[in-house]
Amino acid sequence: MKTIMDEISQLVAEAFAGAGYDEKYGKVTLSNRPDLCEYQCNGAMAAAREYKKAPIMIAGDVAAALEGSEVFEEVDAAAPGFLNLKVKASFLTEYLNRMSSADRFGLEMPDVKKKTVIDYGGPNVAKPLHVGHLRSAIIGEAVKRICRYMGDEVIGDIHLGDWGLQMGLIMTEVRHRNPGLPYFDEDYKGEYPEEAPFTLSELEEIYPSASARSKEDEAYKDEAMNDTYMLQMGDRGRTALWKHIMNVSIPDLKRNYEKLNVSFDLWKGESDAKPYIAGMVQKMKDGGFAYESEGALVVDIREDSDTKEMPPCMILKSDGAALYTTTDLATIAGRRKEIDPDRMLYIADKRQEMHFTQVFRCAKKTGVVREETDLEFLGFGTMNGKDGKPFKTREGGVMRLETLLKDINEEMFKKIRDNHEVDEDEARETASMVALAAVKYGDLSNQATKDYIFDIDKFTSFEGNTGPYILYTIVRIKSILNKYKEAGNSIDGVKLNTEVNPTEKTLMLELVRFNQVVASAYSDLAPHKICAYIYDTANAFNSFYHENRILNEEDKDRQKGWIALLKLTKELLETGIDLLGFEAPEKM
RNA sequence: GUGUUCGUAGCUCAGCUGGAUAGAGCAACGGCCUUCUAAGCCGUGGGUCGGGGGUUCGAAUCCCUUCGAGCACGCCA
Repeated sequence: MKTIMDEISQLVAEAFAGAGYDEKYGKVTLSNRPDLCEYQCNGAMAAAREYKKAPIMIAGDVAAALEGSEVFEEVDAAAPGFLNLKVKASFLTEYLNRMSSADRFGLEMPDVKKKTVIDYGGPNVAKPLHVGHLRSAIIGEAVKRICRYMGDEVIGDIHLGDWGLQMGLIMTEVRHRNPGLPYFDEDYKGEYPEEAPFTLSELEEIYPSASARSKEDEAYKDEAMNDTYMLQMGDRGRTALWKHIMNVSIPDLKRNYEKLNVSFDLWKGESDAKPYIAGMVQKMKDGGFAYESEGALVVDIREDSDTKEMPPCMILKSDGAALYTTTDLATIAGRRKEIDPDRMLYIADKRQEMHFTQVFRCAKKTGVVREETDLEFLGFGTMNGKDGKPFKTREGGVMRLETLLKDINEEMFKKIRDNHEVDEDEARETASMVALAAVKYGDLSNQATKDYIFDIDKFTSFEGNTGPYILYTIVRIKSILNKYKEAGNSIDGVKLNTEVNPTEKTLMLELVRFNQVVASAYSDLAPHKICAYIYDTANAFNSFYHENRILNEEDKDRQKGWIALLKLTKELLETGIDLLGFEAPEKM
């Protein structure tokens, strides 16, 4: 079904036509003067030029044409030429009844369903997840859910960092610590041990120390680059060691993403692009795209419209090893062969924008993808601390994701225990749900592309425009509906009231916006629009809640109407938070 | 240096396909719990939308300029 704004716009457009004006001026928007009206149309002012007539006259003509409408309760022409509209409650009721009986609340899905690969998460194996991985996971998950809700066939791919220099660094460090391991003995012909030569926590410590040393020790770095190269060339011992790294690291990553309620359809990595690299490089050479520059193999990707220098896209390093552009390009080639998507969407730090511009251009130019395949990059900003600088722990280190979530969980648990007497296990479970909502909503309510301040104190205070506020609202509604049912009433088949009070109507005016908001969050890839919407809706509900004693209402028909309103509010809020990637508990 | 993103209340952020008196939350202050969860509701104070020009009947929003900040600019990812 059409959005409420389209339905109203159509009526106003018809009125413009009926009064002798072009109907294109009939576009209606949400009022920015709620004290005067609910919806407004500014078309008369735009039309004034074409018809050489005072805008207020045009607005007056249109208002007259809308006289006696079934939909509008009040139509005013206001100086200099605004058309102020108030709708009848019966119109809202009718629209909401249609919404509640339709699939996905009557959301109109795009005609073409896009097969979409979303590339997000992007953790490196052998390194614990830290807060820097949070945004990609949270935003990616929300975007994935929104696209899926809009009908697209969506495949989420974690795209592990498992093939670059970091792997070589780990191997070098492992060898230095334990030179006797068979993995580095070229004469070793036997089977390699099944057990990894390190534990998870050892692995997590190996990479940082290797990385630090490589920055000071030139010879060490060369070794690491050689190990990387050997691995990429398929060296038997290093491949075996690589498998150990993967086996130790991946279960831990899975556990951590699960805690975030983030899931991937594909657990592919850079290494999975390996089979596509040689063929792709050869094709680029044969096609005359790739040439040697300063020892490396590059492809020019300059375009005439460029306003700045565009460095060429590097395909192979001078030592012949792959680098991140190589694996990203080969991954695209692999996806084309295995999935053949219409769209590939990358969710990564905005500092990588240049890299993706290069990769996308190169992929198009050299025919790695079809010309019509959408390649899009959604870059997100940095998570900063309260001081406005990149987020660090109090000690100045990188905070592990696990630590962060544990701290917030703990804070939350205390709060629940202070508020009610509850079973400890239940409180723990509720705490983790609320903590997750706090973190996710705190991130998603900001525009993805901007940097934002990650303020732990703010997240643990849970007041105002926060995830917990949204959950609290939902829990309230659930509680009322449960009490209503416990009293022996049914909540099925209830219909909304056609006679409404002010807070009831305000809430309805929010509910009808749902479809439009979701569609716009989808086309703009902007989860924060859903946050803003559910916040407005929660506000409208809480005002309604404080004005009306629902369970004590004497007029049972009216009460039923309210129950219907609560039901729909709850469904829309729950759908909203589901799109954002979290859920509400029964109690809190 | 080149390019790019951004600058809105004390703080954190919305609003930006141009519209009326620029909105929230936090913080401050004042009310509301014998009644459906006070993680809530209602109210008060707080802004020349970085500065300056321009386009327009109308600019936080579009254009130019200037100041300030972040980020990116070939062999890390």
